[in-house]
Amino acid sequence: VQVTTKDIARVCGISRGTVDRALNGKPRIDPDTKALILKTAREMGYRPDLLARSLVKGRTMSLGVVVYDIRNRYFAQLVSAIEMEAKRRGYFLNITLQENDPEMESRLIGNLVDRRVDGLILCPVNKGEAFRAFLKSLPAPSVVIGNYIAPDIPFVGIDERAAAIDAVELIVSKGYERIIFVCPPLANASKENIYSHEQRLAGFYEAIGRHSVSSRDVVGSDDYLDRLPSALRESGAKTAFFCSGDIYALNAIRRLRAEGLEVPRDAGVMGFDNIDTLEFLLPSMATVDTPVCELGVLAVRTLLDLVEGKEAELRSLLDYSIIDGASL
Amino acid sequence: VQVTTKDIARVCGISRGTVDRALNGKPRIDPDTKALILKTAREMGYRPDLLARSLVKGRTMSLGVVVYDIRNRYFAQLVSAIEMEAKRRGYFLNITLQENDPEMESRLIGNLVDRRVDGLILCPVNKGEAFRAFLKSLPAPSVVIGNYIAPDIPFVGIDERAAAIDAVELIVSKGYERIIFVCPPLANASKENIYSHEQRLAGFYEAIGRHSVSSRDVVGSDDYLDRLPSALRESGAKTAFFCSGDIYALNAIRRLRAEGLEVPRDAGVMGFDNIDTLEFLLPSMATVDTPVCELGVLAVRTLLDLVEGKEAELRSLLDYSIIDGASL
DNA sequence: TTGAAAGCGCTAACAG
DNA sequence: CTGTTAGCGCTTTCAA
Repeated sequence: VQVTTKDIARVCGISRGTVDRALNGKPRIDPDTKALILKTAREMGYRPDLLARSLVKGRTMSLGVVVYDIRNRYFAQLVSAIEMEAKRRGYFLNITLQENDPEMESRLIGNLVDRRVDGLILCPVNKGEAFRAFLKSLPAPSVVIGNYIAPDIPFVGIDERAAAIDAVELIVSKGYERIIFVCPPLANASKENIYSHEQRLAGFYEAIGRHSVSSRDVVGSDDYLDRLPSALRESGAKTAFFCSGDIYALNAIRRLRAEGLEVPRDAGVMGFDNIDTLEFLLPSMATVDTPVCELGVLAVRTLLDLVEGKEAELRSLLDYSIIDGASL
Repeated sequence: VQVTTKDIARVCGISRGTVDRALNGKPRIDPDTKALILKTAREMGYRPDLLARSLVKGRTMSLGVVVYDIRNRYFAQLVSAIEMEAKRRGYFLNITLQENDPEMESRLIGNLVDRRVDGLILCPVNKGEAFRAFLKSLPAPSVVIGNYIAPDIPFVGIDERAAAIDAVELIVSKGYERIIFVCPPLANASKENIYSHEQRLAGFYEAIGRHSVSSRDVVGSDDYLDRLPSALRESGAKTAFFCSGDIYALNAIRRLRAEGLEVPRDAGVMGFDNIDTLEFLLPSMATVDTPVCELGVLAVRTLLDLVEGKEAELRSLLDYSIIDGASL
């Protein structure tokens, strides 16, 4: 039932090549025949088969996006920004979720490449040399957001380490004597790419070293919520929890409250990311604002530069900002 | 640089047809030649070109998804569920955002169809006979979530009207004498598909009619936040705001608070959708729980039935539930 | 069990 | 300005 250029050619009593010229605004065609072709194309309800076009052009005008899970506010905002910028540039998105499964991620990337996406935007759970080599072996370029892979894989992010340092400085300036870094992803450091969290941890250590803060505790396990109340009670020092992600901070506040502990009265809490859930939170939360929309837009631009064969930045760092809040 | 079946055939000194039989597990092939072909395919790093396969098979194994905006919690959860179910069934997703623009939505759907998606899942902003005819004219089947189009366009949702009635019953049972329905989308009723909100409004009217509640006010404009405090002050009756969406409810609570009005002390508030932002909200909010994941899964199943030529339900309603909360 | 040929719908190159 | 031819990589007949 599909109307093809062949049909148009037959109806107009003309060749397929000419139909192509008319339909795609190419030069060297008589205005009258062009008008005729366009008219009959419209009348016949012609629609181009983009699949066939892609096969011959070697470009699909679509980008593959692989992220952890879109229910996560951070990724939802990121993907939205990516989609809008891609659409603006005429590209469509193939979005797929790796659900924190390294093998699934590799499989999904392979499938996207087999579908001939022109480029990939990843927030990878994989890491290391093998993954780097895998990405390098692909016919389509990749850009990575947040989770660094290797110097030769284009990266877009913020200086997580510096941000963590600034965050600790804010906490210290509020008179806290003890800061506990809460970072559940550390439990999966061996299997997963948690570059950004590792950077935050490094920043935490560095900042703590600069001050005579009494402890440099780190809670890096999945049962972190069970550990917070006791950690709080074991010392009389004025304590703050610096959480490597707003979700952990929100969960922490809820848990402390369930134990009869109020924020910031009994403990300070600071998050990271500034996800938009915080907008409706009272008391407001101190956090680090990540320019997530800008990251998405920049990732698309970098990727399209590569797709179009231009030079592209291998490493772009955007500005973060420290947000004070009533939770400290 | 791409390795094709032709290359494998040449290297093995065999025909392309046989390579195809080996690669795709088809019968009538000698086990030895099959083994040889698979081995050399692996060695040469062969990867199938899914574009070419789709062109000849007439199927792309991908579904088009068009929603308003994925930053909205509701759609993020929905799209996540859709992606996982689609992936489980071997399909990929082409996701795109219509940004509440009817024309853009139509254009995007057209583009997805030109890319030969096997089916479409829509939360449409368009409505009416013209849009119905447009969808019917497409070579790919559609399933619609939430915003009903016409009896012959498969629909997945909940009974919004009944849910609104039950919600009002809950509010009335708490002793509220005056209920104001807050529904900003009504301002766009002429241009956009706001079926679900209209259904909620109808339910509101019906439930109000059953009780001798003193007023049946509706705030249906984009400046709804400016109207709430005065609406509250103009009557001494115990008042509740029934908001046609949790976001409106959250914004309402924030605004009232800014005016020195506390919930539920000065006014009750009820939302709709049970978006997961509510999880961290205190006091907790009364709302209507929409089974958003199940909606997504069911939409995929319905669509794939159609794609595979089976009969499919034209109208599926899932169970909602009323959630009580401290905001009433 | 294998090979040869045709075709999916489109674009590109060259000849007229 | 227009037509012809070849080909993108794959699958599918039909014949051997």
